[in-house]
Amino acid sequence: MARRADTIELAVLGLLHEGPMHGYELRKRLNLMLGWGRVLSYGSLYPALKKMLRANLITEVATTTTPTSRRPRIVYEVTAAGNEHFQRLMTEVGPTAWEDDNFDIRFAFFSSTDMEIRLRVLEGRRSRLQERLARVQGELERTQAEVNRYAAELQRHGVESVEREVRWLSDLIQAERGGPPATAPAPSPHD
Amino acid sequence: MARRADTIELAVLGLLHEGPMHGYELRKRLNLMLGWGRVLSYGSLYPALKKMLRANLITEVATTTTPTSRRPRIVYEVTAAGNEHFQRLMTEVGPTAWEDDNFDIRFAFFSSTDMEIRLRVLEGRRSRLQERLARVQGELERTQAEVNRYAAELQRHGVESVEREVRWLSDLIQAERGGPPATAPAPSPHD
DNA sequence: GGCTGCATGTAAGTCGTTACATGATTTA
DNA sequence: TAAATCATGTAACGACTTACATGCAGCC
Repeated sequence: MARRADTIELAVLGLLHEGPMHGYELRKRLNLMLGWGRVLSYGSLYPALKKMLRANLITEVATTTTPTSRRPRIVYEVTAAGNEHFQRLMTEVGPTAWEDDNFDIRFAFFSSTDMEIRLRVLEGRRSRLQERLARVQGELERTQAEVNRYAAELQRHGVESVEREVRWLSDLIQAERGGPPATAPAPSPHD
Repeated sequence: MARRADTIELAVLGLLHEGPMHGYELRKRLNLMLGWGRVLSYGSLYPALKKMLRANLITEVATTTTPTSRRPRIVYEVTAAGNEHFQRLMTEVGPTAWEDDNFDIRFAFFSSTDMEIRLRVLEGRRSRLQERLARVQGELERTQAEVNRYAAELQRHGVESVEREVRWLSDLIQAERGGPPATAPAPSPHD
């Protein structure tokens, strides 16, 4: 579950939702999007595209021939079925949606969903992180305590990072609830 | 390269360096250490331990029989060869050392190395992150710019997180340079 | 005219997880 | 005494990366 391939599928569908694109470009955009670590290899992307073609989620479009005779680049476009599938994937908010990569992709394509879903995903992600935080802090009390200065510092930094992300999510949740249509009243000075 | 198995090996050696332990406990400590995402499965750990046994990096120690008849738990201990190997791994600072997981593990066991190595690792990690930052920001200028509000926000948050980590590393580097042998003069008020 | 980057693919092999199998020990 | 957790393993399946293969297009 939360297989990489599923994430790719969602991401491809989402990107093509914004306009036709060819494989090479998809790869670049994808790497930029979730690139903060691993990079997506051709060996993953092209087979995935082939599979999606077979499943009729996307179709090849006539090569974009700019002025000079361009070499055939295979440009893909979402089909109606593909769009449906994309909507379904975005709507079916399961536990995999809180996973790091999967969350990022979903978030990036939030424009294509409605607020209800956005809130579910944001809140789900947040409670998942808070869970992790609680578990780790509980664990820390029982275990070492001090021992290794560096290990402790790493933990501290890790906890702080997650806490930051929780605050970020909280802000986003408030923004969703409070003011996307109106011009953000923002009565609370701060979190 | 930067295989998961190598990371496990380094981590196991590092943990056992602090005292004997059995597999189940190793797993818990490991998950706590790099646990912020994936968890280490038995299917990875136990075979790794077996392999390290064969390589003579670790040995089984007599079962710790507490008062009541404890069921045999296989407690492991590092051998001399294992310690050597550990030192070699910590000293051989290659590009894999800047990778996320690998960096974390190395950092956690910094106590077992000397300052020179620590600085090399910290600085390597930092320049790696700065590279990423530069590449992404360059990419961003050329691409979209605005387009998708949510995607942009995700990028912003990502960049900010990495910048934070760079600052963290810079502080650590300064601390290493400034005062570990002496009794921390700490002229900077600050955290 | 050669090198770098664009562009698309495939095959094999590795690596690791998932699921299964087993049983002891503590706690409710 | 049933459930949860401790504890140790293994085998098979499948995903993903690596390396290979190929050629166009633009730049120096």
